Amino acid sequence: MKTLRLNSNDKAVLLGSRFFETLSAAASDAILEGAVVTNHEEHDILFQQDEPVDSVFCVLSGLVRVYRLGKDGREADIAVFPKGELFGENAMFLGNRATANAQAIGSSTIARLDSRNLRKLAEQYPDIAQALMELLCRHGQMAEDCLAEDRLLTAPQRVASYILGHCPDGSTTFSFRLPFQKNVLAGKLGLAPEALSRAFSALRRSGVTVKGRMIEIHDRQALERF
Amino acid sequence: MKTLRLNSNDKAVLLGSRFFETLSAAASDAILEGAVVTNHEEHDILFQQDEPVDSVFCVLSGLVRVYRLGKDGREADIAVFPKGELFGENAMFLGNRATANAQAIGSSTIARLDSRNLRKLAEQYPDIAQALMELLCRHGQMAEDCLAEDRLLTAPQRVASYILGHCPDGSTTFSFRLPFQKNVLAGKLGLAPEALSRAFSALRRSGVTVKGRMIEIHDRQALERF
DNA sequence: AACGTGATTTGACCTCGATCAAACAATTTT
DNA sequence: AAAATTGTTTGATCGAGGTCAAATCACGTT
Repeated sequence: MKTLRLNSNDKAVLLGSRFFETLSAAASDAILEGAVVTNHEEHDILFQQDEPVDSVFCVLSGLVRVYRLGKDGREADIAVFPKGELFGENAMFLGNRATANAQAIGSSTIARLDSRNLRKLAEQYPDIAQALMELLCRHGQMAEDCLAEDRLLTAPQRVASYILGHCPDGSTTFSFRLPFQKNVLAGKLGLAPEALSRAFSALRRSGVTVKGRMIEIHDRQALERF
Repeated sequence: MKTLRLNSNDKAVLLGSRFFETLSAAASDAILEGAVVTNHEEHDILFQQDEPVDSVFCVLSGLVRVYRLGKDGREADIAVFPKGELFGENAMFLGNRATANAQAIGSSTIARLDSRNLRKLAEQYPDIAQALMELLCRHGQMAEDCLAEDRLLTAPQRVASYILGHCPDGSTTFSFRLPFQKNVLAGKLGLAPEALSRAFSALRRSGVTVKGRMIEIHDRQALERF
């Protein structure tokens, strides 16, 4: 695995990400100082539970799945990160040990930001500390949202909720393309692929059309009621 | 509802909590400046989803349950906080809006730390920012742990995992008292009370004895294998 | 266009945990 | 101590979703 320096496109993705949007150029440069990039094939493991990890990661292209392993080898997805998202920041606060596994979905480019450096900079620049707190908070919320949905909603309801999350507020009719295979969506929603498929077909009766990765909504209301 | 100043016992609980343990006396005092205390009866609501919240909370005595509401009125617990734990810090980073409900379990004493003040102090004292990051990280982890357990473990396995979490590493035999009603434990584990009861009786065959709130383990190994 | 591989759907079956009802136990109240 | 209230357990039933197998579908290759 070759590790490269950031090229200008990599840098643009990083600086365009939510994490960097509130940071001064000086703070951003200081963080990116010494950042490296690696390329990964589908299914490559980025880090594993309990392993030492001394970076915070950012998806520059592709997709990353973060998951835990059960005793029996089954996997539970914690989150899926698209291009422009930071992840793996938890290890930074827990003795540099990963608390989950991370795997590339499809071929992906990943940036690594040195976490020692980042921690030091957070003491110097209050903005960086603030950005880190917001990152941690968002990720915490994501997990809480998932937990609440798992406990409160049925499979079709979770799928409806996912779809609605991609549908702008005003429109009653809307269509979009899934950003990944149904496979991956199923994992993210805590479902077996078969259950996702059945959920889609249950939603068909409420005006949802699915063709390949294209999703069409004909009646937002009906979906919200579901 | 009367709001009081911190008395010396309140202050001791706060300063003894995990959040304050790494902070200088100056930083701690600055945070506690202007903190207030309220007393609550069983089932009192401390805050509700989407409501404005401008404090971070700390349990001084009693117990607090944080949960989300489903469309149908069902409730899903996100976390349960015992004496000495801070909670409700998420609102501070999300426009001062609560993303969940919080309710006293049994009569409880709650401290409120002004979040505007805390945010300002976090810019001044890197230690406070650091403590906040660790708090956010721990709470994020708690949610991720729950999510993974929900998705990977059966009810008896989740209960076994809960019990093992209270059992020191060395011992094969061990006993402890549940810190709350089974009722509450069931909610925390995402189970109906009946399912918790059945889980306990399934574990009886693996050397777990339950009498009221007392739990006895006779064979740690067996429990880990479960 | 015919193949081959992998993704998705469908069908059949089965397990886990929710729900409702009732029995039972442990409290608090009177 | 008896009564009343609240918490816990047990039984019976049911539905959601997992699993396995087979059928289809979708695509990139030849």
